[in-house]
Amino acid sequence: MTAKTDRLDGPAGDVRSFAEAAECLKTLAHPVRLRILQLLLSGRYTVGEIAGDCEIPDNVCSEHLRLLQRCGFLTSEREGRKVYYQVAEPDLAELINCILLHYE
Amino acid sequence: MTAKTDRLDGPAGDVRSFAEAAECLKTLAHPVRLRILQLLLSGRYTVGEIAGDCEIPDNVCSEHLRLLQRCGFLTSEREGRKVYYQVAEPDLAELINCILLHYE
DNA sequence: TTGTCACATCGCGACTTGACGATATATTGA
DNA sequence: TCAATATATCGTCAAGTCGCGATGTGACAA
Repeated sequence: MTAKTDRLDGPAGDVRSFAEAAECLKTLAHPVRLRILQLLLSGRYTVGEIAGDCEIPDNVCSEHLRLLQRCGFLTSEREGRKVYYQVAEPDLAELINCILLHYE
Repeated sequence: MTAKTDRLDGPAGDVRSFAEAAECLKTLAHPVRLRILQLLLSGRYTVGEIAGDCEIPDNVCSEHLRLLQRCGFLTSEREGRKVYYQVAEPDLAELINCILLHYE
């Protein structure tokens, strides 16, 4: 067949998008990170609050948050000693629910 | 698993679902496998056809198909020497499009 | 300043993943 | 039976991921 770049045969984007989509899916593909996103879809929380909810150490939580932020899912704001994380894209709710609805 | 199992606090499934969802997302999180799924959403194809489309060796393709089948995304049927793969769950189209729409 | 809280980063080891070449299996035709 | 085709599996290894403890940084209060 032909080179990947001349094909635009899907209803949902061309082949160049697969690498980027896979990159973000790899970030989503972790039970703790899914839980973090679900929690943050209900409001903004500090690292400590999120770590407590997920029952993991703060530094591990901080690392997960960094990965999620790197993909553009989250933003953070420091307030005094605390750092609040929140969902960056409102569209994310749709995607997360779309995923979790299949595995309840 | 852990003590997490007593929480049922999300609108899209409880905590027990996260591990399973993450497992399947890990399988989705690969550019070639996303391409394979998009292709198979348009019909059924043999291993050789899929490998040609994705520009990968047959054995590598076969391995990707095995992983996708293991997650329940695909089924296969042998016809003579060839093995045809197809999408197992029609709902998958919704999920794949939901994902790719964000990265076009 | 000193200590403490809240968070981030680093380095390490255990583990998993992905691609490859080689080999194995299944089917068909000569 | 033998060879060819189509697919699957195996062993290996480089590369990546995960969680941990230790350390670093920034903010506030005594």
